Amino acid sequence: MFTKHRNVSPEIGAWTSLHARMDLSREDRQYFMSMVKGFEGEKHFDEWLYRLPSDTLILNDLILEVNQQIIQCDSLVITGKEVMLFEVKNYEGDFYVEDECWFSTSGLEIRNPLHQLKRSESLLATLLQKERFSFSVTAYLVFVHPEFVLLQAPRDVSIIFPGQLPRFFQRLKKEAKPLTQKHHQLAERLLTLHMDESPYHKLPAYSYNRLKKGILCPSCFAFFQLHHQRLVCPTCSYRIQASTGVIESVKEFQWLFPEKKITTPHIHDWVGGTVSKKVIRTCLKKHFFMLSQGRGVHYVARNEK
DNA sequence: CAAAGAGTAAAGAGACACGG
DNA sequence: CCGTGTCTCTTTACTCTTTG
Repeated sequence: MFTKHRNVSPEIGAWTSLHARMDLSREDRQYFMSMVKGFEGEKHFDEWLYRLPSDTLILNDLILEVNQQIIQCDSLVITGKEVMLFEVKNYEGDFYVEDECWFSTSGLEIRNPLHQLKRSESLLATLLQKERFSFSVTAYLVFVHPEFVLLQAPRDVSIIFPGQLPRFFQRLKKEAKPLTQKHHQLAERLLTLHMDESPYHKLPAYSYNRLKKGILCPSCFAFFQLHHQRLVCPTCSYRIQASTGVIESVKEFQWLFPEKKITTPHIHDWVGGTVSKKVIRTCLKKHFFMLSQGRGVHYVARNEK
């Protein structure tokens, strides 16, 4: 059971938008690509988590703070038997290890993911102790890409390679035990402690005026055109409803310009006039909460009212 | 000099039409 | 039938002017 689902984070959303609407530097592009790749790996891992027995608590993308230190959990799984922390890596190609140092295919040294893992593990254990839960924590480093190879891999039981995933999940299924009230309490407590804002939010410099305006195709990130009251992608022929496109554009607008007010004219400009103000107004009214009346009208997300 | 007032532009509501 | 566009009317905010 997914207690907390994995959503497109505001960070990935903002980056995706910027990538389509402006020219990114080579480093920024690389940073973005690796983030997308990581996200895809996490979604891949979710496919495995889906197959777990229904009385398993799964919390994705948790951000917790312990002693002024941050733990970012890709997946946290609570079964009747154990609490497991998963760090998911979507590395592809041949990597190798030499004296605790990890190197990528190109020979570039990367941060030893085991260090990060052990740190998260002990921080989470501290947190549970602090919150008076007596569960122990096991952390796993999961490699999900089928073409990942780690040469001279350390004999560390916390590493799960792609080929070991079926056996690992089979074991979890076999050893499943029913959850108790305490387990549910832990999940709830972790959810309240979860911080929505990632403290490592990093975006390139951008300004409203220099961004390309329009509605992005979610499939190929070209700009939509309006044909017979539907949005049609000129590149991949993907079609969606105008209202859907507007809502997605407003999301991007919020990610990139949280300080700007959502108004019909603002959004009309943001979508480059692809759809009429009337459509935008109808959409905003339907999906957001309208504040004040007449000229000063602006909209806020329904839960921010 | 400042508060009140007038004028103007912006924004939404509603009625109606049209077309896939 | 639903979603969209057009037109008109109403509400509201902003700005400029007037006046004590």
